[in-house]
Amino acid sequence: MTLSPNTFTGEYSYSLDSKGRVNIPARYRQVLSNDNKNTFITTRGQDACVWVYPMIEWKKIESELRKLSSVSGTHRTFIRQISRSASPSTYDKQGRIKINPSLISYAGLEKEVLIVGVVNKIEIWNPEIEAEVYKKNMELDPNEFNELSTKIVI
Amino acid sequence: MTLSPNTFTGEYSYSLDSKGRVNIPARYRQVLSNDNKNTFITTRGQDACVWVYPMIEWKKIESELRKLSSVSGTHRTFIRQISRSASPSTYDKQGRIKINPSLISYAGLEKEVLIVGVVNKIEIWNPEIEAEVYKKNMELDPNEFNELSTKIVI
DNA sequence: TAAGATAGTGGGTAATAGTGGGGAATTTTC
DNA sequence: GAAAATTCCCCACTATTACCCACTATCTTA
Repeated sequence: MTLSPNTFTGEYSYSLDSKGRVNIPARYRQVLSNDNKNTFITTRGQDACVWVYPMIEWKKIESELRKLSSVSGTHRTFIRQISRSASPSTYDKQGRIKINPSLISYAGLEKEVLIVGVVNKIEIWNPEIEAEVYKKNMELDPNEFNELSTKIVI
Repeated sequence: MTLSPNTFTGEYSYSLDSKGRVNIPARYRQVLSNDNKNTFITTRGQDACVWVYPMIEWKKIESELRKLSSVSGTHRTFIRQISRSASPSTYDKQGRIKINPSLISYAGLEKEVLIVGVVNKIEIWNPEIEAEVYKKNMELDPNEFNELSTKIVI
């Protein structure tokens, strides 16, 4: 049942409680490597969701940011946007992390949340918003999407 | 009597029990290489069925997904759609894996299921749906079959 | 063909996971 | 410096899961 460390797949329907806490699915906690010290970094997603990185994955991104200084302006802006709203959160005995009020409002989160493992990070969505975003993206890029699937899925 | 490792052929009629479990045919378990640690990844098939990958086959897909950049909106959507439906399942002492409720409903599975070995992965079908899809494909794509015959000799 | 071994199915139970909330400790604000 | 607010840690309840055992069917072998 153990996949690669710090790799997340599958989706879960969980709840955000009145104190702004969400549970990180047990499956995800189990694949966390020890050097993460039970800590995640929460930040704004590019889409209307919260991105949750294991601490050491986040550190890789920070070092990418330093390298990118002379490369692409788009990349710099992209990473700076994510970086400025990043904050660490260690999960409690029940496996819950705290989500900042500003992130909750950015992602439009209410009680019911959709947690999606997207390989190197975790996304937290308002399920209604996710459905809309999915629909919109599929309308825009069906060709590129198909091309990717013939290349990658075996 | 041993075929290539992690290669599945033949079809079987098995049952999905009330707890959402299906048995993986003993023949298939016997050809699994040890590095899979008795674990499969279940995910949505391109057709209305469940795809079951040996863990190490899935890791190939996972590493391809890791190469895609989250700067691109299409890539983000693609990663999300592939990853969200994938979840690992280690078979129990009786050789059964658990199928998620969402996959069961996606593939329209009921009690009787058809298990088909398609070389590098296993498909789980509602036998009625499979029969329909088979019929439809044969009617629609005779040309593609001809084209395929020039590529692969069987 | 009888008997043992292997494979498939069903279900009970202990352990784990998810949720809600109380209260001490800490920080913030006036 | 006191009151208010927030954070953190803990406990308790419920639902779900994973593990184990048992029964039956099928296959294998002598």
